[in-house]
Amino acid sequence: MLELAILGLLKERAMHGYELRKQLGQRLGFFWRVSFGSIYPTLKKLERQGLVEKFLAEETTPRRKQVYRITESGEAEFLELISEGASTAWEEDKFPLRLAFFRYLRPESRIRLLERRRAYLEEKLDEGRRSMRRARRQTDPYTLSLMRHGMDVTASDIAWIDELIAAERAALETPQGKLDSARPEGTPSELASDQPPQTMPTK
Amino acid sequence: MLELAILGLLKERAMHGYELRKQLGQRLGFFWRVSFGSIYPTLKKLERQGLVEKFLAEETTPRRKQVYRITESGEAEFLELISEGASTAWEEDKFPLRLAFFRYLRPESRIRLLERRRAYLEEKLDEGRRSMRRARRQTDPYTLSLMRHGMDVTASDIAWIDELIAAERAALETPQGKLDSARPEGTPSELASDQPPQTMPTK
DNA sequence: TTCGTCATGTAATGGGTTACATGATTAC
DNA sequence: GTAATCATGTAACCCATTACATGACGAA
Repeated sequence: MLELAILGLLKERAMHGYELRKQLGQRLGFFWRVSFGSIYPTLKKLERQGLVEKFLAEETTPRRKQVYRITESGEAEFLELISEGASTAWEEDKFPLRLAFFRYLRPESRIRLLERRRAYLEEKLDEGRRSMRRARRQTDPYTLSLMRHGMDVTASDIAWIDELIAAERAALETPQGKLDSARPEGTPSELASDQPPQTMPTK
Repeated sequence: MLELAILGLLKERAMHGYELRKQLGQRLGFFWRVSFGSIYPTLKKLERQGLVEKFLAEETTPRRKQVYRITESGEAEFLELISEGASTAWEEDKFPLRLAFFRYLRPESRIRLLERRRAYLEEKLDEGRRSMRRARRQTDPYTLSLMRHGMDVTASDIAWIDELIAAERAALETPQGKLDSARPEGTPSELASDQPPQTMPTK
């Protein structure tokens, strides 16, 4: 998880550990918070694996900063992690991280991931419905309320995913979308740079 | 976390490990799934600490089941865990577990916990708003959509908590509610047994 | 008799956290 | 000069997971 996040950030530009954490806090802090105690060991691990490397910009680095940049095998690993990863990784917390780096994927891959996520949520919702029917009477009202709210949230997650899928499909129809699909995976989409496209759900 | 769950289930009745996991799956499976690899070691740890003890009902136990029941210090620990716990435990995943055992708390304690949770969510939402204002322009549309949706979900969490608080306050006004407040903490409320009270939000 | 499920357990591993230690640089 | 924040790192721990091993029992 942290590995994906670090590789994703380093794709943008070289950074040192402290800055990585700051960026992570700013972008994903709403969902996830990492501590320094994780960031430095992970960075070293990635370096041992050859996925990142030290990159000391002599003029930009007045202090003893350890600036890292992503390597080519790091780029490959990033794509592997975001699109496949551990097969069990479709649950909850890991998805936001993937989405945060969606701009590096081709629309087709995005749609594939979104639909996989959707299927997971739908299954979860179904399981909830089943256990509601089963438990209704002998369950206390707090647990029931909890389950109902959980299901509401999941339903709204699904609706949101549907909007994202629709936006991707719409983008595929436009000339830009077709160009976008032609670009190699791993390079950012123009759609995803500065101005959000009109088709992206604002809610 | 698992400790609270096990103690909470054992408050209801004595159970063995396998059954504990089944119950957990049925009641909280929507939010949380535990594996056997966690349950048995935790059970042994709780036994070492004297919070649970073996209870072999000679007739009801044909096999080599290890049936455990909660002890008095286990009951005390349960109350400690659910109402205070690690001070940092107000985040996300731990709250549903607390709520699942709310029937063992007095209305005043419930309200206290709900308001603490509410404050946490409100703060989180505020942080989200701040980072939205800060980041708007230089953030890609996927991350923005993620943040918006996350904030929507948090807002709906708050609304739900508000309903629960209102229901508790309403219950405090009724004669039953006053009786309820008089009972010692740790015994189940009649409100919370079989029939949900009219005041519990159904949504 | 074989399959599913009940039932208990351990070892290795994962993926982080907290707490601590250290020190440089910047802003007031 | 002193406080904040920038910057890196390590050791100990936490709370779970996966994978594996073992075996009893009931139903087809």
